[in-house]
Amino acid sequence: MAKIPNLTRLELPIMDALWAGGALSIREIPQSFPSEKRPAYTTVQTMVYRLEGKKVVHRLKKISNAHIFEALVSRQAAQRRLIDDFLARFGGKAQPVMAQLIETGRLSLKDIEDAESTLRRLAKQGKQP
Amino acid sequence: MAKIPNLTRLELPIMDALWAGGALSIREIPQSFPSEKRPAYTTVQTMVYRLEGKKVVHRLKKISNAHIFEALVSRQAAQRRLIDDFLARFGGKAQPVMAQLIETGRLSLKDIEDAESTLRRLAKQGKQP
DNA sequence: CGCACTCTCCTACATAAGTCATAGACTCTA
DNA sequence: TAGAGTCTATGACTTATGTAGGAGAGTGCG
Repeated sequence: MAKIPNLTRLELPIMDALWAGGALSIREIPQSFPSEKRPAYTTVQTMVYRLEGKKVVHRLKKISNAHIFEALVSRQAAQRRLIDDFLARFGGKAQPVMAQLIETGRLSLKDIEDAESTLRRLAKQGKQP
Repeated sequence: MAKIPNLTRLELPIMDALWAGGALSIREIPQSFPSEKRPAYTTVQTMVYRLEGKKVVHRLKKISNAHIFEALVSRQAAQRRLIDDFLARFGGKAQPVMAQLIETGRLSLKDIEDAESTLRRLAKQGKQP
């Protein structure tokens, strides 16, 4: 099974473009960046090549002289990896992170209520392996 | 006002030691690492010096020939910075992170309930600046 | 066909982070 | 005071990431 690496600051928005766009040429990827933060064409190219080396994307086909790249890992899986890694810094516990989110007002009551109902639903389905 | 940098993988446990211990010599810091993952003395030293350069710690005093270092930023503030940065990768929204935490079973119902009561309490106190 | 354009491929460089060894200054005890 | 032991200070190396230029191959229009 593929080991998903932790996507970096720049890799993530590149993958976002691929997740959203399905399969894109290098040229199309930087277009999803806000123009002030848009990296150079070859910068994106380098990152895509490196993502390819990490087996996170691959060349799906070639149109004219341009390669078309496609994501090989799901957004879900990549996000999970990211979150796992992040949580590890807090001893693997979600609680301190939650506490921070609440104290700094980034979680609304509705967010929590939604979370609660989702959790109850999952529990009812016996989703605990 | 001090700009708190994003503490890295190794910097964070070093700061943890200082937060927990109050003020420590270099020698004492690696002791809080599990022995399998304990970095060399000078590795810790380098990191502490760099943290000093970033104004995150400072030399409180000198005991005999050893410097005693102390944290200059609170755990709270450092964690907030870390979380802000992390959330930025998800468009600044906590919701997708919550969803992941729930789906991967890292948030218990109790965690959520605690969060909810905390949030209600804060709301009642009108804690919105 | 030939030229303009696009894309690939390779190379390069800077900074940050993690890793540690070594030399020499300092301290304390016998 | 002299030796043993401890710390500091400094330098060095590696890997990862972000950044991009330039040469040359490939494509398609006029």
